[in-house]
Amino acid sequence: MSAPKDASQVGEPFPLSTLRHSVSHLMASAVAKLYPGVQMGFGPAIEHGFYYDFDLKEPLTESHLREIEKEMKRMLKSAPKLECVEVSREDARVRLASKGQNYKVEAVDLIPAGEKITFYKHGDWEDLCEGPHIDNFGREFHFKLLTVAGAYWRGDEKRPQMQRVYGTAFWTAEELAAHLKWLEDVKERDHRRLGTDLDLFSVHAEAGGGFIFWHPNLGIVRREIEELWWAEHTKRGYKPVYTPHVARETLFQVSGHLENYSEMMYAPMELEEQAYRVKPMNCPGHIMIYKSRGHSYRELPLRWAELGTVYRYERSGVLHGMLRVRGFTQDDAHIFCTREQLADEIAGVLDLIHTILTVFGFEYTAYLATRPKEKSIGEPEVWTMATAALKAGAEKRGIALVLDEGGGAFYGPKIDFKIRDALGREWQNSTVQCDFNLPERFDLSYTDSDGQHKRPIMLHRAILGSMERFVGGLIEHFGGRFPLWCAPVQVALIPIREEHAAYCKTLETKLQQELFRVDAMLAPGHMNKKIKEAQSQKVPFMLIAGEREAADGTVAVRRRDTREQEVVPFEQFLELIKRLRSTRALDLGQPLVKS
RNA sequence: GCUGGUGUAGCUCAGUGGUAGAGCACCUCCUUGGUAAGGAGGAGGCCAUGGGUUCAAGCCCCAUCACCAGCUCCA
Repeated sequence: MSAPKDASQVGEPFPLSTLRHSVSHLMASAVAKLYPGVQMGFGPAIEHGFYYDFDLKEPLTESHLREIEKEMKRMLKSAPKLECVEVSREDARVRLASKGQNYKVEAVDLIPAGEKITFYKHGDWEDLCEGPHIDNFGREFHFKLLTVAGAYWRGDEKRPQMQRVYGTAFWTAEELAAHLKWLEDVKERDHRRLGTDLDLFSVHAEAGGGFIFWHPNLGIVRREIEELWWAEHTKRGYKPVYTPHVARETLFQVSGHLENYSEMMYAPMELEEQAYRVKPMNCPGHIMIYKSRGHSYRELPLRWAELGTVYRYERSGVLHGMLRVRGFTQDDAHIFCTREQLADEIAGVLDLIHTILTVFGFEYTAYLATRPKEKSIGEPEVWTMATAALKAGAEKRGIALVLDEGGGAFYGPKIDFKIRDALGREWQNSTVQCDFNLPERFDLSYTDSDGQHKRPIMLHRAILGSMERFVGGLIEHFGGRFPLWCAPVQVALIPIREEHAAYCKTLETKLQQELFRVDAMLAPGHMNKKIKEAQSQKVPFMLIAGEREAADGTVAVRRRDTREQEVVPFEQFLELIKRLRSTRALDLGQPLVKS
């Protein structure tokens, strides 16, 4: 499933974005008519539609949107033409000021000198706008106003806040309907809704916003992911470390977090006249371990991994389910290595990222972020060397890099990964970052073969980012239909009549012996209801057993995604799910019975 | 943090100043059913929290908390 493509033009000479921009003008003219005195902001086309910002005393609600839509449709009856008028800068100011359009007057000043200044008119409405627009509103098209929300004038939180109305438009009714359907699908997959429906997690006002309570069902998913994660790390020579959640404030003074990051940190706790802080990052802890003794070049690289829980203060308005929280567990690791080892280490990390993302069926794009123009630390040749190492590592692993010029951290270059989920949305999770700063601040060293003390380079990296954000995204990616290997319940057992419970019981025991997670639905009640229940809980396999199955040692298999049933020997089913589990298959396998 | 909205049973939601409702889920009993909801009965609410207005507040006012749509922010 992905967002409906905006490709179809139905023979129209204008791109869809042009239509949408024009519809935003139409909306503005309707708002101006309905609410005299309204001041206009900007009203561009955006990825899936358009918006327009209004400064309007009266707060707009859903019912206002319906009225604005009605007015827009009424205006369309006269099929107004859209006309472009070029004016002088001064003329533009006068025209807008005379209508009290103060924001638009300001917008005139934003237009670079020497550029044309144009107004677009339809009916008796005109608006400062560089265009382009469709030629007239007599063409067939379809639109809908969707939501209203606050937005700062020119995106600046120190400036006045306006009301932003979002809408979308398409050339055909079918495309509009498909888009609205897609929005519904997105809603259906919302991890917050599925979190309740599938009993996955909760947040509590009593506990405070931004703190996730993982229920047993999601605990299983997480533990399965963690087992995969540790297995892949162990294969690559990572060692587990565990570090405290609270440390003396002085540690974060040395690390520089207090200086650069304090508004994200929880306030200090005073104990015996010492200030302590909850950690916002794991790196200082790993550095303490490194510094606990001297190191030889023979030991490097050191690869230390920790599923480390950190706490960061996020402003209340930005919290969002599991995706933006105040306490989360990073799948963190730090690699301490020499300059010479850097390229190989990066290649190893990229391989690990590729391996793990692929298990979940994610495709990704990798961005190479280089030295920022402004604030940054470190010698130019170190930056050049590290950036080359990132490139070399990617090349070695066959990963194409998109250049993000100047997008690096102040302490070193990095590669960020954006994954694309089943809905076509992008998420940033994986990252590998070179750090020249912390080794310096903590005066890290190793003894080289020549007996000299040298500074190691530190690599920070995360594959999943945080368990919360990754799993939250994963719920939406799978729409709650987890692959067998990490599904909370893998097999539902449904007896046709109560007297078949004994047979189901023996199947349950066998499956549990093989470490499968089974829900034996043996309570009194009708079979059909249990099927519906298992289906709505998105259990991958249902085994339905009655007289015939009990007599033959078979099971009637029903998969989550189909209504078809296949009767096969239990052992054959067991083979299937063992294979699906051991390969961490994304699907539920081929039919068992050849038709 | 800002603007607007929302907060009533586990869930989805009715309820515009006068004795708290529905559907689903849950419990009990009946039903023995071959691939998506069998029937009947029952239980379940400090109407987010704290103040206020009123003879009377789920409903009106104020504050707080949380959530929702965005904005801003996000090493």
